[in-house]
Amino acid sequence: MISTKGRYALRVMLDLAQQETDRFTPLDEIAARQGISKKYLEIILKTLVREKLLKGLRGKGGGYRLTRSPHEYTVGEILELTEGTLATIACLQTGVEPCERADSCITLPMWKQFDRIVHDFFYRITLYDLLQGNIPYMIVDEDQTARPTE
Amino acid sequence: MISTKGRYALRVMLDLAQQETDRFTPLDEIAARQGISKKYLEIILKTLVREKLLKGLRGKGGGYRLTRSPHEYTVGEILELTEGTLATIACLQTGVEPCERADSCITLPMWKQFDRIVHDFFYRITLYDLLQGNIPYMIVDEDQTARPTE
DNA sequence: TTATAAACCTACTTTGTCAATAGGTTTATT
DNA sequence: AATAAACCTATTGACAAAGTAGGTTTATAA
Repeated sequence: MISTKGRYALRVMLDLAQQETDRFTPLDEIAARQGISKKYLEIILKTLVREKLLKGLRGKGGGYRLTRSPHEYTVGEILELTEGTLATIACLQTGVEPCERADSCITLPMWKQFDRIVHDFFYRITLYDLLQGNIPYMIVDEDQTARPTE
Repeated sequence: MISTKGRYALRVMLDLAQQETDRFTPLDEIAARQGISKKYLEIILKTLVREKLLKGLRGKGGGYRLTRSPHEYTVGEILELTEGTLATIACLQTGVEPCERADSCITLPMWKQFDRIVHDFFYRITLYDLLQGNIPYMIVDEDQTARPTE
């Protein structure tokens, strides 16, 4: 379950991607446009600035802007940063000591596989893709044949 | 993020799938074998019984057993039942009034697509598959060609 | 028929996170 | 010097996840 944090972060990044690249857009403006609480957004943007996905400029005329061009951001990194992790299962989180049942765990391979699918999906989509409405995904047909769409 | 409820439910179902089919297995036994709090499991099993995925028998010599054979259960239905939903995004939950930004939401198609992938993944795996260590998944090659494994 | 083993039921607790709010401090511009 | 902005620290309310506690009903077996 992806929380508002990650979803809002994405929307802000997309919002900024649609602004003039050299201009700093104030938080007030983004919050108003996106209909999100200004104070809450502040918390989210702090993370994005700290991790250098955004540049913040203080003072009058200040605001936020992207530090790269839209095709250089993946949805995956944005979500992972703001959500803390993309891992769907506690035992697959990085830095967690391995479950002692891991060896005999009959479900673990499935969770690992799922995790990989999730990761691949989001890391293959860039902000630019979203702006273009171009989502690279897979279709699984009735006949169980998977193939990429184009 | 999938919670213990869903994960425990799956483990219990698999545990029962490995017992003799006509025997009723008491909760005590399952809990001990799986290393899960008996009282907590009780809550989870109640749902599974109510939804007819399990049959519960009271009294001495009672316990739980499957109502179908393992290949007739999908991981998806078990998770959806115990987790409440498999939807990863609030606005995609069934019974939720559509977001008013839906029309202009640039991220919605991505979430919808993701939702479908999640759904497909879990509904294509049966308990029998797990017992066999047979997880039907997709590989996405370096060359971006998706194909099913076999 | 009585002891026992089991599911079933209601209620509570603890802990933590999400989402948001409040108010102040620093920095740059005009 | 006034103003507009990011930045910082702390707090709150609501809710859910995870688990606990103790009692009630039902079937089996002695």
